[in-house]
Amino acid sequence: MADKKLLLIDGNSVAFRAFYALFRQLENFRNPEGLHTNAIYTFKNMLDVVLNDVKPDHVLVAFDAGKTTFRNNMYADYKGGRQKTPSELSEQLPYIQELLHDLGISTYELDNYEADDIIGTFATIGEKEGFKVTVVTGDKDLTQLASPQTTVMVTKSGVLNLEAYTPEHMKEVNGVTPTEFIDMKALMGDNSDNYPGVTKIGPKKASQLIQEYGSVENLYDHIDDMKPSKMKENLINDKDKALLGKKLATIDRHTPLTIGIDDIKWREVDYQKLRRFYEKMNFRKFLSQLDPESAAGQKDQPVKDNKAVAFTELKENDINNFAVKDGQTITFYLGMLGANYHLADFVGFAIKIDKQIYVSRNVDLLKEPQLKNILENKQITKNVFDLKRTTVGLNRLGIHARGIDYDMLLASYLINNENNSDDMGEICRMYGDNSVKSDYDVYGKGKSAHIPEDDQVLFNHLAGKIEAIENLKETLLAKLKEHEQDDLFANIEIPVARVLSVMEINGIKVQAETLTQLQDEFAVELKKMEKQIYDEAGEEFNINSPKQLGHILFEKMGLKPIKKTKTGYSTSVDVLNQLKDESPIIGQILTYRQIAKIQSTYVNGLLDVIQKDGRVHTRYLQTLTATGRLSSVDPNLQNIPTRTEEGKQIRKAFVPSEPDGYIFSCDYSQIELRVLAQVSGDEQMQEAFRTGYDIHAHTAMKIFHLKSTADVTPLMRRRAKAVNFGIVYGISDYGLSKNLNISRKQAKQFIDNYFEQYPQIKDYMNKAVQVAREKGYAETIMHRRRYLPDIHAKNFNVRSFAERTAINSPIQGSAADIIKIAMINMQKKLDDMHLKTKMVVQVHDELIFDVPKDELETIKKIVPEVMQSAVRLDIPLVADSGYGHNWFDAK
DNA sequence: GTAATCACG
DNA sequence: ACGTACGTGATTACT
Repeated sequence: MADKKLLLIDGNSVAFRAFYALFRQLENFRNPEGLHTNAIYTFKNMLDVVLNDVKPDHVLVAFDAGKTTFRNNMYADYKGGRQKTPSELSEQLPYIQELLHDLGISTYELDNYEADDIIGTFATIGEKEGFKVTVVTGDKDLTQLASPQTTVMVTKSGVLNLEAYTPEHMKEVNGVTPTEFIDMKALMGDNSDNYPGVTKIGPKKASQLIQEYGSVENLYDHIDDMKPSKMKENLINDKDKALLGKKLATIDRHTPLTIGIDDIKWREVDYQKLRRFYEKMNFRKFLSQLDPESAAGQKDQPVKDNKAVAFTELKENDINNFAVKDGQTITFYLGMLGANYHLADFVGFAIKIDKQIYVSRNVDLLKEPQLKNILENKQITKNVFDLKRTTVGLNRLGIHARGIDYDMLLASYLINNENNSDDMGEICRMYGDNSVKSDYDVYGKGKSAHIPEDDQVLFNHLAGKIEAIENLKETLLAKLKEHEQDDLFANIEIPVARVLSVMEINGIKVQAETLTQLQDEFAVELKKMEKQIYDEAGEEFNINSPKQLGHILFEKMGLKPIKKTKTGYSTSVDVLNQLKDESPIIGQILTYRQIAKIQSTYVNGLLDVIQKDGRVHTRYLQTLTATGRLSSVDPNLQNIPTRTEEGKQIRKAFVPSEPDGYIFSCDYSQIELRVLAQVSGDEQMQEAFRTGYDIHAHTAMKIFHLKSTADVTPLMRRRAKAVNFGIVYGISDYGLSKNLNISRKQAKQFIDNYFEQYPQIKDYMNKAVQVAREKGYAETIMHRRRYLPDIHAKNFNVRSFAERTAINSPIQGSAADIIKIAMINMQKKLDDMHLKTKMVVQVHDELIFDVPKDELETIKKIVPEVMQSAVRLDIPLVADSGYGHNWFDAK
């Protein structure tokens, strides 16, 4: 017979995790009385996962009783300095208990003890009585309970992702056994519980020492044998702290409980009460799981999905019956197999007119005048999922889509871009709608992807998408409104999607002959370098393999490995540059690498993607980045080389449509620093931009305390430039020192000077972090959001990263907002003036145009104007331009 | 499929 | 004291 199973949950820590897992949804999760419910909801979700996984016979959720426990008697500051539990969470705790009781689950708390101790004690009892014990917690402290009979599940990211600590896993992670973990903690202390441990001892050292000595006590018994060192001194000086730490870290496994194991059996679920509870909390998802069958005893009922949708297969004759009037709204979906919609096979389409959904595999039906007119009529508004994809796809059928004013994909991206999926099924599930399958479930993925033969399967999928677009529209629009993003949606993202469709359809002409010529030149150069490298190494090997290269350099030739990667020696540019003087092979490798990169990625890569029309048609991904920038794929036109002479040659292949035409390029000057000057309101920096100074020279003058920019040396300017960039990224002295190859101390001095000279920038940075902490997200000037759940992370690195992101995102994101506005205005201007000039490429702060000869003068005038006037700031926006008969010469 | 490297803003 | 710049995509090697 299988063992009886006991499940023990640390109520407070799991509730805490649950609260922060959905922190960004805090204000969306409220019941009609205004009670926050995010933690209750997530707690229940977590519970379902664990109950289903463990299927326990006995369950207990333990809570902390009050503020002080026996540990405070040993150490008054225990858990001191901890932030108070936010009221939005504490108000939910009683309801979590109520929910648990309705589910037939016991809860328990005991004065003077923590939930940990209750769990430790029950685990001890459970093990004695032959239970298989599972502990669930958000706190690693409890891993000391792991044993052959007890597994400790610790929440990893979010709450649904749990890491199972067995004694073996414990050993892998910490290098010690669960009981030794107590001693390890005694030495290293615990920041969150506010006790110190031994000075200068962190997890690494603590683990080593305990592995060597087995326990704190044994370590001190043998301390005299230890070699003299700073660490030994610290250990001796902080002996009291270590011994105290051990007491504090040890979970009391013999708490004087007032209940026994028989009191915590998992009882019957009280469905009546549970239903009332869900109604009170407005938990529709859980309510829908409570239909009569589930009341019959099934504890876990998966959410229903894939209801059949009513649809009609469209036949040619039906099309004549369509009568859609101006002002009406329809919903349309065009299915394609594969990501690249410039080339992908059509799967079919679905269209909803007057409450009737029509589907067909035959996209040629769309070309029939009746349907074509509907799709091209601007007065008939359309809901779609992915405007750009739909528009480009229809264009391949000779249909010029107009009137699309709602895009579910764009809406969901603006509302929350953490999960930047472009799969409709996944997006629906984020909003609790399980009715749409993922495309990869219907079509398969990779090579085996195909269109289902079964009409029912395909049509149901297509029609289901139509329903979902309509069903979620109201919800998504309401959220956009709530976020003050209706303007961003309707007046920036939707119009920019239309502009991008035009750009992608146009493409840019790439001359294959120019590339093949470069290919030959680079091939000769590569052969030459290859030979030199083999001679120097004394053998032939694959230079492109970091593993083989590392072997040659650091083992065979005995060079000093400066940096390591997870898998071996690092051979990155950084490292090689530092070794440059050691051997001529280093320079040869650097040259080889550089050319090889250009050859494979750009020469060969571009040749592969030139279409029959002699042009490349990139796809701009509009719903991918966390900051609101675009990205570009197939090919990526946003990273065409510019920094090296060889690389730059690639740009010669990018040419205008007409032989005597021009490539015209216009880029914003220092847009991110200008945005920084704007959002920080810093007087000094704003003044510099208003005066039209060279901003890096100005910064150099400021931080080096010079009287005039005339006194700035090139070195000073270079350093000031790096500081300016660093500021935008959320600077650290370490990062700057590495970038400039200067001491950390010197870097710190630069930064201190900077903040002294531009005090409001420092204020901005502090405020950005503070606001992100309060709201859970960072925001651009156009209300684009980036959620930063990690801003509350316990882990210093994770949290610091979120803090830098809070500083950087509004800057990078606002710059992205600005150029998007410029693009919309620019396309409108080109259309209004009936110009033949095409906007062809966007590279974050620059726009590239394909200009007929006789329009050059006009373009020279209007492009900078439009870009500079995209938004009105307290400081001027400046755009510089250049042109030539190819992209190389357009500088 | 992931890691390392390097191309861009 | 912690260990570090912010966004991206493509290619290659190798599991």
